[in-house]
Amino acid sequence: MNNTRFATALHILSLLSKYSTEWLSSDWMASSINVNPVIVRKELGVLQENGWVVSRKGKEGGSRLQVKGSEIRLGDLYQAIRNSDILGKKNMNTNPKCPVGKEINNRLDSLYSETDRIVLASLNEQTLENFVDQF
Amino acid sequence: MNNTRFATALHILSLLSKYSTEWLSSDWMASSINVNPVIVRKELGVLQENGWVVSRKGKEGGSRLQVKGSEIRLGDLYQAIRNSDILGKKNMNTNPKCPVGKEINNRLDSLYSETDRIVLASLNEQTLENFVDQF
DNA sequence: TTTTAATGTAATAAAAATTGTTACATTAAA
DNA sequence: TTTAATGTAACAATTTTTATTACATTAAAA
Repeated sequence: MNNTRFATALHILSLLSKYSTEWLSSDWMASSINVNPVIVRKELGVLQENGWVVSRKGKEGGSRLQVKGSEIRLGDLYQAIRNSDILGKKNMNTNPKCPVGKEINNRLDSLYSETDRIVLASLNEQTLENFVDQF
Repeated sequence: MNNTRFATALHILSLLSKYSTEWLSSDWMASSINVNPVIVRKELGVLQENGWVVSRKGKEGGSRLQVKGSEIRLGDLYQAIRNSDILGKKNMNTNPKCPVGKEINNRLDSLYSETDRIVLASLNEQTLENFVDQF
């Protein structure tokens, strides 16, 4: 994760949680995050796919939470947003003629997936509600 | 970490561990990893700074481990190699006029550092020796 | 019915991060 | 003296990330 997607998604969810009675526009959320509105709409798409958010088009449109903050676990959010393993990428094309090159990716696989597992478990101890309560 | 640095560094260390009686050249290691030799030499620089590896110049030069594999903890390796938080980057310049924009980075700080702490602790349960023994 | 203001999304551009390459000074063994 | 290694700077290429533009679609309000 050398990107801002988790921070952006959690920012969006925090806004929706704090102003849960209103339909918030992507432009308005974008100005709180200070990021392009299209980025917000793309991230909202992911949040919708996971059933956390609902959006509606047209005048007076916008987005709001579909479920309670206590039902959105931060590990699930991370899972939805991530695009690489925590420990990074592996070198593909390592040399199969070398005993280490031949086997290392198998060994890295278990190390990488165990690390991912631990992070997800840790994040899942917190929900959006917990997070927003800290404000 | 959307890069291959951890995988590359651990590959290098695994080679040095497996062939611990020899001085391995960066060219040779590069051909096992299938990566440019200059990348290997740069990463070796980091490993040297941490006292794990020693290199020598000149004909018959190369690199080898400076300490036993059991003394190199994978969390320390990750710490030496990483260049961003596990959960990614934060949005700088969030809007201070918005209560969420104003406070979110403080909240993210603790979530991010706690996640980092957990990963380091988990990785530190393994050493280079443990890792190489799996081969 | 028209105007207004929102989402959704594709296409593209720009910026940032990562990886690769070239070149060469330095070093030390053969 | 030759050979073969590291160290490193400078630069190029590639990949990833973020931003932007454009516009079709939608729906409330005037």
